[in-house]
Amino acid sequence: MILKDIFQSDLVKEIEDSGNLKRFSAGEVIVNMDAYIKHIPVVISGSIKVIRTEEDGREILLYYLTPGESCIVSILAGMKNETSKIKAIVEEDADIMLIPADKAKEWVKKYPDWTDFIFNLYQKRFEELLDVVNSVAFQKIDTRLLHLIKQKTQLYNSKEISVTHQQLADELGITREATSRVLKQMEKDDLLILSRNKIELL
Amino acid sequence: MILKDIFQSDLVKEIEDSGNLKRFSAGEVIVNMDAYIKHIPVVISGSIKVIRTEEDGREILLYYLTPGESCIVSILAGMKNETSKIKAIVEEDADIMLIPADKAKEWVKKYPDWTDFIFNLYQKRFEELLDVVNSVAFQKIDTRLLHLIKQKTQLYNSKEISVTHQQLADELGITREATSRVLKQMEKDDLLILSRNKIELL
DNA sequence: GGAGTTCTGTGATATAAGTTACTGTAGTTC
DNA sequence: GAACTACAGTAACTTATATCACAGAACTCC
Repeated sequence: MILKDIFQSDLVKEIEDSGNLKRFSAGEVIVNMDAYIKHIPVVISGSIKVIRTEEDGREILLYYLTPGESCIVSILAGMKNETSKIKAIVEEDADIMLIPADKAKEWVKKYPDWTDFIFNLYQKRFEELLDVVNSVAFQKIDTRLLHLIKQKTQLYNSKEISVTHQQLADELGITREATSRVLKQMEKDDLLILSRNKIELL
Repeated sequence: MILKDIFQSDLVKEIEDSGNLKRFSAGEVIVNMDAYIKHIPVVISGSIKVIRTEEDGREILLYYLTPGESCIVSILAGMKNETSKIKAIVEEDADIMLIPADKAKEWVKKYPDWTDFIFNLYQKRFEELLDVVNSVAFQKIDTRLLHLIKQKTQLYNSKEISVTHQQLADELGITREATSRVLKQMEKDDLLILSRNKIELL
């Protein structure tokens, strides 16, 4: 299992002892916006998408979590007993190790591996967030859509993804109509093939 | 000095021993985008603005660093001997303690205060970045401008700030013309008073 | 296989912001 | 004080995206 690739064996043992491995189905919400966080989720298999939501319901995709990663925001919030401003939703059915927040805090003192893990994640997430800022600020939706679709094909390891225009629109914080129009144009440009609930990247 | 308020005394001593306190003038660049980072800057007085720049020269303000804070991205990048994707520019003349990256790494093992410091900063920066994402994605430039001006009045602790429309535009990644138009409208709405190189918030 | 539902396509129109282009004005230099 | 420069104002136009409105296509459920 993936933990062995990341951590030293005594830490793996601790994680397995105090953690709680659970299976989640696509669509389930792991961390609710502003919900109190009591455990830290480490993805063992599957994937999670992390989004930021506005009060009015609009949302925007921040990044995906893949096996071996954790929701760094909830780690920090969890350690400090604070609330989270983001929402984590299972993208592909996932096995997730739930680690009590107090343990996570303890391990920072005890295991350099754990601290490293957190720092590494932080760095990665921060850079992804910087990219989100840039693309939202400076890129047109065709570029953003293509990038999102590419991300998804990588995540699912398939050129064909199962998604509606509305879902893509939501993740980028844009309208469904604009999404449909731009996708149609991309199809004309032979970048992809559209069908109902499905996009095939060429 | 501010370090005493944050850290335990032996860590303060270490910082003072291995750190290098330097004075920087407004406008100086501390961390160059993609430059190798060998020291970590902790702000003692003054302030620093951290911006992300696009290849084409467009940029966007991420957040300000005030006394007692550090550039968390460079901390992490520094520890891992990586490059930075951001630029830190002195906003108000600042005293900055430059800490060698290797020391910073060492202290994580030795001083819980230091680890806490980093985690806290990270959390704060991450949330600020989330706010940037949201405002860029969903807010119109009038709201964003007003928010920026308010930030600046707080930073300078004065209702009157010394800034050109071009500078504001650059920090939001928008055009000078749009900025002028919106500011003019705000003046008509009695939100502020404009003069050359100066904006007074009412 | 008909009724309902979800998804997609697309036109018309509105709006925010960018672009181009020019003018005026306040400060700066000589 | 004339000439220059940086900054600000603003009009005309363009462009990207949102909004509104609707229609048809593709599935889903009796």
